[in-house]
Amino acid sequence: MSTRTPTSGVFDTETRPATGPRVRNRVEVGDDAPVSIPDRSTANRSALNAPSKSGSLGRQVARHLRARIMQGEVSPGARLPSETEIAVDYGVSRVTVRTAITLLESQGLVDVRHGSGTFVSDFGTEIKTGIQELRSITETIREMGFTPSMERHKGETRAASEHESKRLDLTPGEQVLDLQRAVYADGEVVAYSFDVIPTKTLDAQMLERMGQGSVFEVFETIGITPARAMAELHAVSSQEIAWGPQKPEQGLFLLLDQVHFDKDGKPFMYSKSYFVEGRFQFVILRTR
Amino acid sequence: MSTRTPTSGVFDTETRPATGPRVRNRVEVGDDAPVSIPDRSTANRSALNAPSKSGSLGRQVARHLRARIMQGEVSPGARLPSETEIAVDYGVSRVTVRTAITLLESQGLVDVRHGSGTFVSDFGTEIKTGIQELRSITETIREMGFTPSMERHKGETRAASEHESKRLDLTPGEQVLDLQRAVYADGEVVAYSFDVIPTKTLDAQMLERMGQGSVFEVFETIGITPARAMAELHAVSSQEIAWGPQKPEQGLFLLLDQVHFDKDGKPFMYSKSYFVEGRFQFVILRTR
DNA sequence: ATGACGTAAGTCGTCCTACAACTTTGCCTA
DNA sequence: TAGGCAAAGTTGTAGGACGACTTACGTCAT
Repeated sequence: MSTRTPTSGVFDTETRPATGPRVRNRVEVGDDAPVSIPDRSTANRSALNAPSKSGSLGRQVARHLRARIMQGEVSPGARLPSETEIAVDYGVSRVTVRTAITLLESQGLVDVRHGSGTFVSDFGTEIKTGIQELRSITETIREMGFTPSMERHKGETRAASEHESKRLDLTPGEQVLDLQRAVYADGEVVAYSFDVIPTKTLDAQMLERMGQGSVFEVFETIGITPARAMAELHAVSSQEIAWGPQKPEQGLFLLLDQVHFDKDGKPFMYSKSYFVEGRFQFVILRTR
Repeated sequence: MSTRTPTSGVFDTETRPATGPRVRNRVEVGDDAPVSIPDRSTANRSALNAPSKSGSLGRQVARHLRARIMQGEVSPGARLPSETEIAVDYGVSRVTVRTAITLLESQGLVDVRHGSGTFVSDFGTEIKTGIQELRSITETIREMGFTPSMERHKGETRAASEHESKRLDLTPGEQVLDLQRAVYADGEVVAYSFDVIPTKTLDAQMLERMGQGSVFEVFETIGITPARAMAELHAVSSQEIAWGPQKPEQGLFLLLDQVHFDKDGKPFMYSKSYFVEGRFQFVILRTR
């Protein structure tokens, strides 16, 4: 469609002074072309297209900025360009940039200081494992630099238990797909995943595909987009959970017990993920 | 100072239609006083003073709205007044209200729908236990409707361990206050707290007060405001942690291993909080 | 009577302009 | 040399305007 500008070297913060006045007492000199639009204007406008077209413009900008920061385009502690500069850069209004930055700030990724600028948080970038953002386990593992894989242990259809019916808002006795899988990172077991999915909206072909790759990808194809998950955390010590040759001896797990909802607030999956203690680092950035 | 308006009954969403036009085909009739400012204008303006005066105006409004929602002033699923109405109500601009609502949305408390309105999230109010927001344990317990109390088990000064020095960015061998306490909710033990605080910036009197009430309150008095915490989650099974008559038999805990930072990014406390599994519910709202 | 359609009002999303509040730099002065 | 002051840059707030989307409701054809 349009030329996709590579995202390297657009933040040129490193070469500029951190803040303060630029010239001051050599005003009349024409070393700084006055009113004309800078050369690189709207450089990133075209970048807001491919997978980031969903959501409001502010969210799109936030996602794009987030990716660039994660990618290390601005080092932690360094200052971002001013809101005005970013606005010009993306071809949007400053208001839009502000909503984007507010989002990033609430995620703890950046640090806004009145009168001074917006800075990349010192931690921020290292929280790729953060829980509060909704991602699939495989996605998270991949972002951590490992190669994810899965092994299906069980995949059968059965009636939902009472507990599951309540969580998934089902009529009692409704059919669900019971999926039990081991999750690997670079060949080492990191979690045991128990997913329960109502079969009501699924055909036979879907059921088969659920067992293979990422469950979420299958959901995407039928128009179900995960929007939220309500998760509970528990410590569990049990020998009944794991299986296989890599079964951990001590039987100690961190349980993420969660119900997934789509954008309309309808629950579509209930899953219990038992993370083997010590093999998966959960990090939370808590803010006020 | 100024009269503090009680916060009851300001959201009158229940008595209005959920959305859509109000009158439509009886336009000329004067049943809706046209341009004059509504009677209850700036009703909540004065409410933005007491403990919520810190931070930007947008954050103050966000805090106040949050409190009102938590308090049940709007039931889950119900619509909030329009941004314009809230702006008039608080006597601030719509921009400010929007930043406030953006914050609440990022916390999962409300749900903004373009063209329709802002709605209180269905979960929302029950996430009083959320981890991502930084609060003291006692504060959280109080918000859950229980009465918190603490019992000091140990409180002595010693040299920091290597691990602690690294976390707190100290010079090796520096003195720290080692605080070990049991946390109660309505007389039942819910957690065992191990806090390590550098004594460098504290005098003897402070040290004594640290043992009593909330550690954070003492920090506030010396100008240290907690801004962030970097937390790790672990499942722990051990008999070495708890003490006293209520010591849990199974010895299973959820460990929140965290370093606290002030607004300048300086670490000022390292704490390990062992929550007795089953007695404290951790809820996380995960969003995209 | 019933259903499809269009329309208008309400609401959030974005833009523009302007100014206030705050921070930092660097010069000027005592 | 130390201190203060002014200017420029940056984020925070305000007000007005319009676009985009959603919903209720009246209208019209069936």
